[in-house]
Amino acid sequence: MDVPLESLGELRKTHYTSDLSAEDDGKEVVIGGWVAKNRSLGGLKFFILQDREGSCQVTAKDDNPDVPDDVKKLIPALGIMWVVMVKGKIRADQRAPGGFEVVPLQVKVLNKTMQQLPLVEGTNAELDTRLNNRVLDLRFKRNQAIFKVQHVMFNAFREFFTQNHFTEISTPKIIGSATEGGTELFPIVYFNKEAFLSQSAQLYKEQMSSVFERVFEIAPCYRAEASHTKRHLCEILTLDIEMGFANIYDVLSTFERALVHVLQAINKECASQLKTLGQKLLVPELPFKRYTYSEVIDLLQTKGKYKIEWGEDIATDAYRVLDKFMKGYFYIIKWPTAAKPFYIQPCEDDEKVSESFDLQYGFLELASGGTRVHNKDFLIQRLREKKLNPVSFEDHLKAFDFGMPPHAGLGFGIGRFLTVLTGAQDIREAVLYPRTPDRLTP
RNA sequence: GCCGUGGUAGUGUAGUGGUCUAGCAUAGGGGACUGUCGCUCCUCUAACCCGGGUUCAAAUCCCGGCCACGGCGCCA
Repeated sequence: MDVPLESLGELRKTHYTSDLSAEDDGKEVVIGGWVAKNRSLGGLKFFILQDREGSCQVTAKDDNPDVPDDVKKLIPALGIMWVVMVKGKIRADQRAPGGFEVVPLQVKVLNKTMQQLPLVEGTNAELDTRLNNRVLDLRFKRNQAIFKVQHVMFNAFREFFTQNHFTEISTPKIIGSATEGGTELFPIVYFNKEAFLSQSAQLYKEQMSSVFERVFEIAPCYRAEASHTKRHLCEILTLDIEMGFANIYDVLSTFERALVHVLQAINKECASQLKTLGQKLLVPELPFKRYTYSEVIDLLQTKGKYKIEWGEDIATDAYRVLDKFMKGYFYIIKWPTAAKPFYIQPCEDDEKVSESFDLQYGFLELASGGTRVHNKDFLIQRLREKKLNPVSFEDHLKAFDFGMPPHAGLGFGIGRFLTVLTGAQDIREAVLYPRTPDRLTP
């Protein structure tokens, strides 16, 4: 059957599918969305219409005079994921999913699909295939649930930080200097100059702590690391916070409250999404456990029987050993000064360790941060110790001539957190369009 | 960047020198079916990553390329 396309015209949705129930029996509604399933039993025709909120069944019986003949003919011809609007009457019926169905009076086909779709909900496809056809993949309930959780997470973070006197900022992602050290940067062409994509908001948010005192930003940053793991991407979304007139301990206690606030919000607003994902979110008790780096090394050496020397970085397999003793959220504080960037403040009583921390969820590192150096001379000294050239940091160092308060902050990986919250197997599932060393499209 | 594994219909897989004319499931086309809800039944369409080599014979063995996967390093 050749089905012609119709224009939207004046027809508008009156409800999302989730707004409807058996109690609306007899009500005339207009719903719209995508055909999720189509089953025909001869003179009895069903299709499932899905929208952003859920789905409902549209039922046409041949012996129902309310349903126009053209609609009866059209329904079996509808393809999966065709875009349709349905004007119809709600009919309560225990046999229908959700206890009600829509009896169609008018069905408009607004758009069709290619004939053989590469993905079908409920069947196995590899992540690579899914990502190659991401829009279609995201149409599936489970995947929409992941990003609804992200949306509520964003809102809850914004709500918490706003309530706690933080100002949301936005810092440049195109930068002119490649000298922060650490992670590899992506070089870009910027007219006739050398430029790079920002690997973190670190220096700018520190500067802004001398203006707005407390700032936060949710923004992408770029890491040119050829990492092939389930938890690394080249373009990542981070939550950065920075607090003036504060040190590491203010950050620890503020951020753990932020996390609890977010978890509570998700539990409250995403109950159906969590059910779809098969996730139960336990809200951790405050305060989070704080282990020092030295305690962790000690634990690994004794209880973990893991070979590691003080001063070494904690490798992935070491974290997995640690996972047996430390569950859920915890902080590891006072890392060796040598292992941390130039802007991290060494401890006053023992300069070998620093006022730094990582936030762990089991073996996964979710955040890192600490007290920053706010004394300019000392900062220059620290740059030199890290074999970085202070001249390259002139613009940043200026801020320390203009009245820089003591400050502290952290960077938090949104994608990794969302992976944990949604039970995703791979960080790429928790990012709409993930960028890895091997993937630049779609 | 390093080590390892793999690439077969749209999708997911079976097949590891010779009746493979490449099997199965699902999706797709056509048909039957008045309560489906992973509907069911009949029927049809549809595939050996690319290039070279070995062999009487290659989906299968070898070399190169491309792509993917698992892990490590690095980190959020």
